[in-house]
Amino acid sequence: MAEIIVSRLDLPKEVVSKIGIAGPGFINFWLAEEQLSAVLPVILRAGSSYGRSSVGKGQPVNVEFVSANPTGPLHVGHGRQAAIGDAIAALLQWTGWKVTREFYYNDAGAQITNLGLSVQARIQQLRGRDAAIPEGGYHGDYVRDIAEQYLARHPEDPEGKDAPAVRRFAVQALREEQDHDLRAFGVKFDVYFLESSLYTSGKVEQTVKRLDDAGHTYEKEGASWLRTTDFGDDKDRVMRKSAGKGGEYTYFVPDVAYHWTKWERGFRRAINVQGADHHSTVTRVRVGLQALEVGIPQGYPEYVLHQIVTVMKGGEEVKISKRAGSYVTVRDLVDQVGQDAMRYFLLMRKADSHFVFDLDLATKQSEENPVYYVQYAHTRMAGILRTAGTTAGAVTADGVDLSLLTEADEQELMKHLAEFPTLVERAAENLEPHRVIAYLDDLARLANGWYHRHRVIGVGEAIEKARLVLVRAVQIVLANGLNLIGVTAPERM
RNA sequence: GCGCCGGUAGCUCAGUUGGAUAGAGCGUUGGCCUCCGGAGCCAAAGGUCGUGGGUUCGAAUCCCGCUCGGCGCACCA
Repeated sequence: MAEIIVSRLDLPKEVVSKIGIAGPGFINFWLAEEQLSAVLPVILRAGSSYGRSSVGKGQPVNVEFVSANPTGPLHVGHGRQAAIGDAIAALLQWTGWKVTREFYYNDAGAQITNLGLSVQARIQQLRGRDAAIPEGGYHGDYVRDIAEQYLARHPEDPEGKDAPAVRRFAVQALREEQDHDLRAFGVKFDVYFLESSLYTSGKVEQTVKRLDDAGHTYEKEGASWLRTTDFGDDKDRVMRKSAGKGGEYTYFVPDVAYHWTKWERGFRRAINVQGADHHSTVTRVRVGLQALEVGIPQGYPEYVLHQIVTVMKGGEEVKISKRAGSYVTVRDLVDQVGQDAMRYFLLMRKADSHFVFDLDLATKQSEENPVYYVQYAHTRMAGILRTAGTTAGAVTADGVDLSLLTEADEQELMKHLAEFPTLVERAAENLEPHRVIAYLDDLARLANGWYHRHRVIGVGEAIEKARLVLVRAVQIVLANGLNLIGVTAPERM
């Protein structure tokens, strides 16, 4: 069979130099060496754009991530989400999508009430009175800090009696703190969407009305229900609690209202990055959108769920619990291991994998972080160009005989460089930024190995020129890949 | 009980959509600085890919059972 295929093939010799049959199901083609080196001028010409494509055709896509409740500082799980979400957004931009990075604040509801009550309790304690943090309240030190700040800024309310004012103040303070930490991590959002705006704009009411009109709701035991089982949910969901339970909407309603606004804002594609502990919301949000009957497709929005981050310190697990108040924050990690290493670490594993963040290793032995390996390969390429007396911008493939790059490891290196655009497309398509890390690690390994086996400078002008082109191409691809995942590509280290 | 996600080297994890002899980092062992930057390179040891079936010329990858671990199954968010 293979012999028949091979005998009927008629491929140009300058592209395929050799064809061979090897075992069951395999026909080997040997690419002519000149074909591989053809990628180098392409890379130099594209520069920082090498790897970009337009498969997204400029279509809008909304990427929602972090979306932490303003009830405490960001923890390491949010950090993982920030790294993954930002990298996915970048991958989509690189492949031609028009990306909006969005952060959703749950600034309404019971938890905010609890936050306010917690701060009020701390205010009482500061005044020397007995006061307990309420059930479901927040115990972290930051609550006391906020209490102190409130007293300092609001002399007109020394007892903290003005609950709405305390609540507003606490939410504002925590939002500022979260924004500050995200900036320190290098993440920027285009849109901050407030849950409370869904109430003030009437979107929540509109959503309820729409669900009623579509005939999917009913009253039972004093509560208002949505018949989500019509759309494949395993049980119906309460929309509005009974009077005895407070009579408010459950979080489910604003969630649906919120995602409806995404659709109405023109996002025919929406991606949510969330912790896997929230995966039960996936079905509910989708089902709720179906029940609106406004033409939203079943798989909307898409979800990237990441597993929980476990932080190890001193051989023991550090519990992550916002309610308990003792957990590792994004700020702690950025301060200790730096933005580059933290981004790289948090992206190394695919989102589906549990992630064990060894704080001791990441802090004490930060010099051995894998991120330095890749960055070092980049500075090494920069170093060669410096020693050669040229600059990155001055290197050109024009008039250079690239067919001199015949070493086996040079061929392999060029093959890898040529695969970068496909890698970016695949990573974007699958929403898997960790693939970029694996690629960069491979490329750095190939480049470092090649560097040690062959000299660039002082091996004859023609070969030196050809190898400088290769060096520059490697540098470009390393820089582009690092840039893509939010890690710097230093000229010197 | 039901659902989702995992189980790959001592440890932490990849594995390019089903291909050839399963890879990397860290750790262990042994080499390499007269040399463009040693945050580096080369080599060795280390594997029943949780387990039992199935599909296929071919399975870590796809299907089913079992098992272990994590998470989720509210008129909480």
